[in-house]
Amino acid sequence: MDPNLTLLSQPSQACSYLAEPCTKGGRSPSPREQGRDSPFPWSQVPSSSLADPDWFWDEHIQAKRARVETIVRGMCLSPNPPVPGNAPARDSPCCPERKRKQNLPVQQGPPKPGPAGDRGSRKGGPRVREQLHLLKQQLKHLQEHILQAAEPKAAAQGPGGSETGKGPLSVKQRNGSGSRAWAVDSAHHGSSGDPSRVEKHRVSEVKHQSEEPRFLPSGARALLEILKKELTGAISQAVDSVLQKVLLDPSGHLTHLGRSFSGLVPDGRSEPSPPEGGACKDPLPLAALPRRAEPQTGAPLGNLSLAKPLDSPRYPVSPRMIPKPYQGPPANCPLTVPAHIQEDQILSQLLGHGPSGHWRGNLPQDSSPQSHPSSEAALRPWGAAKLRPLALSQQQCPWLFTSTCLERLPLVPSVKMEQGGLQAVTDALPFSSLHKQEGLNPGHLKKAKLMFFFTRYPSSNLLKAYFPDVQFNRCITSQMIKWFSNFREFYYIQMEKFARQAISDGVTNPKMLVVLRNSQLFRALNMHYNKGNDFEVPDCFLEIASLTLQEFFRAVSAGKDSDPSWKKPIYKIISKLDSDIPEIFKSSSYPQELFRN
DNA sequence: TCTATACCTG
DNA sequence: CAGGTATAGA
Repeated sequence: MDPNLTLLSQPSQACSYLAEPCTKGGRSPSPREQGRDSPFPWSQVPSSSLADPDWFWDEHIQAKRARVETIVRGMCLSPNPPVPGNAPARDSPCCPERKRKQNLPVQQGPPKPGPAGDRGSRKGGPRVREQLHLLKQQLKHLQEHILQAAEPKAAAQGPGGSETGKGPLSVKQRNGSGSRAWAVDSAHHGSSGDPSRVEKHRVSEVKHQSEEPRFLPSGARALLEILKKELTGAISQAVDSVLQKVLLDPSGHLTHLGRSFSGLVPDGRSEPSPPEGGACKDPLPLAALPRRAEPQTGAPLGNLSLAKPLDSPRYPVSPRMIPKPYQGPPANCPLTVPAHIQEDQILSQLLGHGPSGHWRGNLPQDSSPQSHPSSEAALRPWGAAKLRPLALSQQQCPWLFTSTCLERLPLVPSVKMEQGGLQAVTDALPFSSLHKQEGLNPGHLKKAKLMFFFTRYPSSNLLKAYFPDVQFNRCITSQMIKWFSNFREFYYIQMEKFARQAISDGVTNPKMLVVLRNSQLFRALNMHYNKGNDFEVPDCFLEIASLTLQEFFRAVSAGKDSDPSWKKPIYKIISKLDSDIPEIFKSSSYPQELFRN
């Protein structure tokens, strides 16, 4: 019966959505991969070198020079030439099994280039000095390189360079990282200039740092350290910037997420917040008000669109202020948020701020954007709460409204009323300029339902008379006619149902069938047309209901229901029993006074 | 034929 | 509650 129940079953899919980036972030495979490739090349060199005696030195002195020259030459030609040649040889020889083991899982085509010195690695001994020499040379070139490539900043980086200054740069860093990456790489074990690779090696370097110092001059060591740090910074910067880009692009909520992650997103542009854009489209100036309140909550609008289901719990909303329907709308709005949904969400925001709780009374109007031929679209998401007029709130939660009677707002369908401040706007606007809106809103529906207590077969003219704020056209008229048709349908179904029940219960005298206010039938009807029980059902309706019930009872008792059109006579009778509708219903506003009587 | 409404369905 | 269909009356 209660359409709202369906709203409760909305799962929040935002969770998974949000979770995705998290997994991505945590996925970083680097740690393992890093440990895989690098260890060998490095551990291998020193160990073998130490084992070998010096006599090797003379023999290889020439070769060493030649190699150094080659390397230096290569360095001048390209960013990462010298090493690659050596690397492969290094890796392969030593413990192929281990290598395979570790590489198997990842196993990328090109074997990780190891440090320099293929055949040399086997011989060992002289390689140590040779390498030292090599490194010196490379470092020198590196310095030059950096000085040239890294512009002003490079100067500082040089020999005692500071690895500071990470913050500001993006372009600079890029250049710097490029050259630095190459530098470090070549210095140790060489590889392509690919930053990611460098990153891998970097970790491995740290592992073997304890060994390095023994073979490197202090100056070189310092430089290495600097380079490492710079590289680290540069890489992390690059990663961050890429991440940032990726996270920024899709949409606002992702941005938000990214920010919480890295904390690097500049505040200035970090808040594209699509929902705002949507809200801006809202023709009603009133929409601006709720938005202004956002910052105060500390809940960016960006959250609303996507993460509402998740975030809402965090909002300090007092229990009484949490309307059921809330659980519905949020789940609907991943990225593209329909206008009316956004409004709902904006309203939801207000819950946290609202001075009193008057929004409840206003909701019926608020929720429906003006031109909604099928007001249901706007209606449904709101469910019961939206249809719950002030009177109900008073009855059920009297403590909510200390000054309700004074504050009762005219339910002007065309006006979106938010908090008190908006009421002023509402009041200031002459009704004439706002009414005659095209489309029916929940308030209209509610009113129609109440009117049903007086008239079951309203003419279009009657409807026009009682809905002065509606710009009637063929569509609107038929829609409203359809409403009453649906009302009747439900009404007659109930009548037939209870008439049959009475018969089965052994009732013989139709006069015994009277619809009382405490009867089951009445409750059913009241629930349907007067949900919330904020309107006192007129006695005349009870009489009509009783009569209808009796007619159904007689017809069914007489077995007339075998006739396909057996209900028609009943309809005819009932159609003549429409009562006059109180004048108050003609008020375009939704007179709260109605509910008092 | 057109309109209004009942009936059925989603 | 709305959309579609069937049907009765004008």
